Amino acid sequence: MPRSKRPALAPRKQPVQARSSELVASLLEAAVRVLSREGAARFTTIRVAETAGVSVGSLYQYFPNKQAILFRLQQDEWEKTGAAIDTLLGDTSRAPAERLRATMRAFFQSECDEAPLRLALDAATPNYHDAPESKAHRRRSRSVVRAFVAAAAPRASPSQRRFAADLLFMTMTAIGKQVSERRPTEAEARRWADATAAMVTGYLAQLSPGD
Amino acid sequence: MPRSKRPALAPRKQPVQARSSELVASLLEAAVRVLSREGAARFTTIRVAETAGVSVGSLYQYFPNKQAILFRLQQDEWEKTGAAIDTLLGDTSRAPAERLRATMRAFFQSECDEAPLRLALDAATPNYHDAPESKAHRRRSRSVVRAFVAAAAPRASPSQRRFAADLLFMTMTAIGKQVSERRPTEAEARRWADATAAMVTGYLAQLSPGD
DNA sequence: TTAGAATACGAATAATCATTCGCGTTCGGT
DNA sequence: ACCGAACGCGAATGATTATTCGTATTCTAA
Repeated sequence: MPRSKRPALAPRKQPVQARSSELVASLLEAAVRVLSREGAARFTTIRVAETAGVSVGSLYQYFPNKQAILFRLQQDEWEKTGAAIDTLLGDTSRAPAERLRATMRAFFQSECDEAPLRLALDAATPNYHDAPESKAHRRRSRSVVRAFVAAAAPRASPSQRRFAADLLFMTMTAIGKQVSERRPTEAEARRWADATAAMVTGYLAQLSPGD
Repeated sequence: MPRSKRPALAPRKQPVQARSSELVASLLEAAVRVLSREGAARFTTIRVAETAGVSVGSLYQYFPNKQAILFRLQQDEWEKTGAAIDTLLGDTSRAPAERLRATMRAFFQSECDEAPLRLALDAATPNYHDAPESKAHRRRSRSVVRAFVAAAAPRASPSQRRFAADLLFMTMTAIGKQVSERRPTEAEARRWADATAAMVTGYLAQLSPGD
């Protein structure tokens, strides 16, 4: 049974004065620290407020509930990966295979750098897969990914390319997450990234006209 | 800071009489039901006991704590996927590409059939990646996967093959999980499985002597 | 300077949970 | 039939948590 109404995630009140903007900023910073250092289970409104050097009451002035803090953090992560895809995968001055490899490397590296945060965020957040913000995030990257697939597999049908674009995105995020759970060294992460890029490149190379 | 001692996961007491064996069985069945229907957040010892038609006290006779129930469920899942890999990927009477496709299809299908359970289990359990039981599970499948890679990429070096075996396992589990989160139809799941198999097959085909 | 808006506070509230323990019941062997 | 062990029970305990709200403090504009 899905919840009939999704709980409020929008800020309760907008910071007006400078001190409250700083308060919100330090709250978010503290939330990241608590999540990475203590994990999802110990992510508590009081702990976040204490870490920020602020009282719980102040926290609730600007966030309607605990979920809203997590959601905000998740949005920031989406923003980051979206930007990386735009600049690396969309860099048409380089050959497709090279672009894909660079994107995978950057994505896996960033995933591993922030592994504690991202893992805890995954554990703490419900499935935001259907949230409009999540869809918007995927939509944003879609055009870049599709343009990339068109360049890498020009002979494939549009339908094949649409699917391949989804597959590329899914493969990157899925394997990236799994790799980060292993806490690999930088060199290992690069090896996984290169192998993942090779798999996708191999798949794209197989595509030919016909559905 | 990692926990210095990992909490007890072994049963507190072994069922001796028939009635207590049935009690444990109905407790596990109830745990699956609660996890799939209510989700990880509402997975509660009292709810599990109630669903099993049993008191909390009885639950604690056979499980030292809540985690132990989840761990037991996780082990059952590991057992299932291990068996599937053995029979499908290890079936040397069929061509490698076909074997891989069959394995992916079965894995993705089962992942999607039990999606609520597996997702909730993921959300509820800590990272058992370093638990000896988890390592044993991977070790068990390793030989079959390596034999498969040897058959599919005979010209690759042993080192390449070891890595490729890890990559195959990781790709299957990572993408399988991500696909199941989308709650796809059976046909969609099959399409993702085939595409994933094609990616891996393409990667294996690229392997040649040299590191 | 000052009123009132904005901000900050944190003890109090209400709810939920994991786990325990003392007691009554049932079983299996003799 | 009988006894000790195994089993089953569930109210009570102790701890943690999200969220509220009445009050105190600080800012800003006039």
